[in-house]
Amino acid sequence: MSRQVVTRFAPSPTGMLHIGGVRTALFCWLFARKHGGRFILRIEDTDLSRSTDDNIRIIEEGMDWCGLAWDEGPIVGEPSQWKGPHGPYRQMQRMDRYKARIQELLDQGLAYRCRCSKETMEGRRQAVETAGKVFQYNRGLDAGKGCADAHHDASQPAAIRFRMPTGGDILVPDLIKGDTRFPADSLDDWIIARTGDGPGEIGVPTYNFCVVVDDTHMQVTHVIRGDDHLNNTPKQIPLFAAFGYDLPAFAHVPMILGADGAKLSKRHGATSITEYQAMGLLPSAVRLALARLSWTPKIDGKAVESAEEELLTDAQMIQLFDLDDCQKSPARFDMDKLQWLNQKLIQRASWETLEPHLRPFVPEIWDQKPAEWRARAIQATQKGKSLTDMAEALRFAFERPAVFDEKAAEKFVTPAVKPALREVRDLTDYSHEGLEAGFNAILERHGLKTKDLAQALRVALCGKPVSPGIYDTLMLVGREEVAARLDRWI
RNA sequence: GGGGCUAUCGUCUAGGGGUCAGGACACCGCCCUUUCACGGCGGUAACACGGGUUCAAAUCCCGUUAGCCCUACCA
Repeated sequence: MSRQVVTRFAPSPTGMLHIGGVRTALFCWLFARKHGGRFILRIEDTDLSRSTDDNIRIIEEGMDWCGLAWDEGPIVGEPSQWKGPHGPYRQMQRMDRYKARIQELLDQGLAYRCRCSKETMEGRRQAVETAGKVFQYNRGLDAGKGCADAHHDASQPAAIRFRMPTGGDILVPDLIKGDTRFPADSLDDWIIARTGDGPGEIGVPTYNFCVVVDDTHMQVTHVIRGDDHLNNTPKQIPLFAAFGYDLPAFAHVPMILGADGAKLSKRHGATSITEYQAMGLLPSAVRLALARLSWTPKIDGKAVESAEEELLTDAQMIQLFDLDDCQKSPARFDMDKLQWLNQKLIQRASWETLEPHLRPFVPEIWDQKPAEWRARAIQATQKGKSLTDMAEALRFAFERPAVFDEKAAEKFVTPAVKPALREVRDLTDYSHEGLEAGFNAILERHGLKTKDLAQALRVALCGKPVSPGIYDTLMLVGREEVAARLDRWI
């Protein structure tokens, strides 16, 4: 019987929640959901100088907005609480466990204390590098200078190094990249714990060490992470063995690049998930767009073949998700595709599901409008590319135009249509049918085309010749307000 | 420098010895239309380079080039 699938997303709270991180989290989440497993959120905050509680909060809220719920992990806003049987889920709160494991390794001779100071290390490193070689601790040109076999002066604070194998290859089996081999001799005895505060004390353990302790303790079966970690894996693998654990499955997902092919950074525009939220994107669209980078869903073995098939629901993504269908190469982030997806998802959503997402972008008075009005407002603008577009298209419904498009006014609000405008002002039946009937009657009386009156009304009511369908526009503004806005023109 | 990963339209990708190299986004054109959009139809556009293997290479092998990652008492 195979174990229940367990995946984890393990970000460092050193800044905003990066879109690349969200994608990795999404893959972990999809995989866990697909296999009926658990998804863990673990905070890797051992870099004391850069980690903050605020950043942890940002990660939690970003994940939450994205709909990536974790089964185990921190509880939002409660730094000392967590859910799940293997907590705490913040590494700085797991120090006792790390130190115990380090002590075991020390006792077994699998790790040793290193009291080489930063200064002497720097000198040795330079000596090797000026000779044109790679610096490896206690190996190559540095051989014999390490602390591995020297007598340790216990009165001095020391860092702790893990004994790495020499000779042969370290095999990293990877579900995406395939088997990858690293020559053991290209690695060295790396530091698993920083220099402690006092004699004999164990300092804060390092990333590669904590990861292994946590992944084993939390029973992670599938380590799905960015492929920048592929090179770290051969360091971690001997550690799993030292602890006596089987290897989890590894899957290193390719990076997300900016539109120019360079690493995604600030100058490419939005990198933080919060910015995508502010742009008026639906979390479902962000999920789909991110998932489709480096993953091609296959239906019955065939890749999606139409625009219709591109628009996967979460349920479909979960059902279809397969690491076998993931790309090995990095993908560039395509804002156009995201916006298209967003537009399509907005189009096919019901007004009720859209409303909570739209609410942050519209004036507070929204909540006082009747349901019928809100439904009409959303349905009339559901063709926009984003929620912000929708909100913008709805401005006329909340406020009188501050400025008027002069050219449009001149072109459309002609002396010939003003009498018609006056009749529109006096219309009383504001049902769709009533408006249509009244409208057409007016057109006929004045010998006007739909376009003539509709455009004149748009300018008069909205300040510009662009608005939703003319009956919707009238209904959203409302009879009294229509009359008030029209007075100015007749 | 060493080690590792990667390479099909502008972008995301399908294909993996014989295809007119397929789709989606973007772009362009036409149609629809009360504005803006939506929608419908159509079009332009790609196998990084060089060697092999083979009757046949985008596909297999070897190089080259380019990009990225690791090479920290960062994660």
